[in-house]
Amino acid sequence: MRASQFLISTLKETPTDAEVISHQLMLRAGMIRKLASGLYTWLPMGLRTLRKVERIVREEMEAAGALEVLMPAIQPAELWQESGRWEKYGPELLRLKDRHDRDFCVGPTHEEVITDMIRREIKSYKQLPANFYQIQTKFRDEIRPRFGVMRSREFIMKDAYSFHSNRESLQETYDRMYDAYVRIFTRLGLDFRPVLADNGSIGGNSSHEFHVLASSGEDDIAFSDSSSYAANIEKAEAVAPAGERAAPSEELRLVDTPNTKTIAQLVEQYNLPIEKTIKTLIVVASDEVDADFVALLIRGDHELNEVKAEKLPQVAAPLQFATEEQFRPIIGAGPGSLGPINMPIPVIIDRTVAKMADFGAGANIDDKHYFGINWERDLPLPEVADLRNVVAGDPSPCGEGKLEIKRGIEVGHVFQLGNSYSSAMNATVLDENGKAAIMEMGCYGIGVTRVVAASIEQNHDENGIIWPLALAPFTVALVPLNYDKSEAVQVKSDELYAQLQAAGIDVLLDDRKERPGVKFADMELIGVPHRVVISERGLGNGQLEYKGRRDGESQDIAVDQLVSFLQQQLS
RNA sequence: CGGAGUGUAGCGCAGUUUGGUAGCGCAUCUGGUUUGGGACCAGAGGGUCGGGGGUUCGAAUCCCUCCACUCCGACCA
Repeated sequence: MRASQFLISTLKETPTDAEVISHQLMLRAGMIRKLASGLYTWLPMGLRTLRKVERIVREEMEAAGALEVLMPAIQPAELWQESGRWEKYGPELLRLKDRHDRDFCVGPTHEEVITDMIRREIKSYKQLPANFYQIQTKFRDEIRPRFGVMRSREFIMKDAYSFHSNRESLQETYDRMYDAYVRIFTRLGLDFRPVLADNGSIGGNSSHEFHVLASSGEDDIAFSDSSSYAANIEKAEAVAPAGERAAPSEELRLVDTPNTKTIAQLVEQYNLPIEKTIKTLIVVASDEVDADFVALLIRGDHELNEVKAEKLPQVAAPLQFATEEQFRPIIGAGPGSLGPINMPIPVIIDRTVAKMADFGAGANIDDKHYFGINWERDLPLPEVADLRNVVAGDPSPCGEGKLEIKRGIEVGHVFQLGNSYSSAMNATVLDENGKAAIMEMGCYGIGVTRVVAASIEQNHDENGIIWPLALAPFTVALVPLNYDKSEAVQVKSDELYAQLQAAGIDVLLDDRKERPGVKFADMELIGVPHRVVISERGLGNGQLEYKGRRDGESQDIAVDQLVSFLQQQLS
């Protein structure tokens, strides 16, 4: 490509509304432009990279045995009503009506459509397992789009869906897709980790997310410092502290604690270590409990894990905190004065709380706390469960090492759906006995547009993007100096350009009438991995100047060795 | 949806307090000089100051209202 025939829309200044580095650089390098909140146009420069991601994804999907399809972005409401998600999905689902007043939505995902397709096309267990994928535009009406294409409303996703006659077959395909994802993200040059993920309300056996490690990530990932264990913090198990609970050493006492509504105030005003305090959260109970509410207790410095809480049989899903108006008539006290003693509703305590001794908590009387509380002396030990988010330094649930917590960008997710969609939508095949059998399903997503941003988060410096070879919009920049003035430079540049093109190299010839500094700065900003400078001075000695994007210094290369030199660099 | 903030040329901003002919830098166009790290000189084009309404002789500036965008929070198969 000749730069004079391409669109190089670089910006010197950073637009103010771009917060993270990938968003800033994608705008400055002229890869994307915002059309509206969460909606972006991909300019030619950005699209070249996007296509390279897609190509790698396609190659690995095909290699893993998946077949490409293309489903509509607009989907009829009937399918979503059948699966139950028309009601369940909130405002994130963009709904619309056609001219006949029929309901549709813009697809945020395609389980319903693919399940409908499969139940029509696949009749026999002999046709299973089957695996289909597409690379397609999705829309999720995010409350708060941000970080450019990292969390946009419209985005491109590769989504694959597999169908099976039994769990073993599902596991096999799941494993194959897991391996394909490892290959894809490796080829994309990303520093990534597969992590255990929550299965959500769908259930199913197994789920892994693939996270790119970056400080700008929106998910917390817990890692063991001495094993390969990694899990989303939503999923990471908080194990009980080692050892036995300490014996009581304090008397139970009821203390007046006016103006003490928060843990921080309790710690400050009564000189109580935060590890000796307890937070009491009141949530709506499920039908399984003979009460309207349930009290959840965690240590004062810990955070409730809402995913874990929601999974407790006693707790209503989705998780709902009770309001003071709701629970005051029952408990007789407001928030800030709640605790386990004389609690009239079921109490569930975190594993850590179960090991605490001589601790303080609300008395269920306004402006009063009990201090020196001890389980099994002052009150029976309630039901114990894992309720909290893990924190750095917790023992790893795998039994080896301690946990550290890092931020991750979720770029992929593999998920065993089981039969939740296929049973709701009656997707069956005839089994060996000629009887209808519900299929097992798996789904597998990759955020294609997000991958581009994630790569930049990991590969940049003060001058711009540093693309890995696999993603670079151009792999070699030919930068002639005085292309329009020097015939020798022009002739040799055109000749090298033709040679590199013939060798199948993605080369950008910067034939613009710009000063050298402008060209150097632009090529670095857009992140071309290899740069070759052609100058009159160098040609006089039969030399070109080569510099890798990460190199500190350039090196001279003989003109007639350039092609073979670059081929070596690119292999 | 709650809280905070911002809307002035393609981009980055000043001007708003105290009403009086809309500015600066970058970018763009023309001419010239330059040519190894975002050049210099001279000139030019480009704005319904987010929209609407009001106050006023006069509104970017004061008042009302609507909209868009950004940040924090809640939400998120």
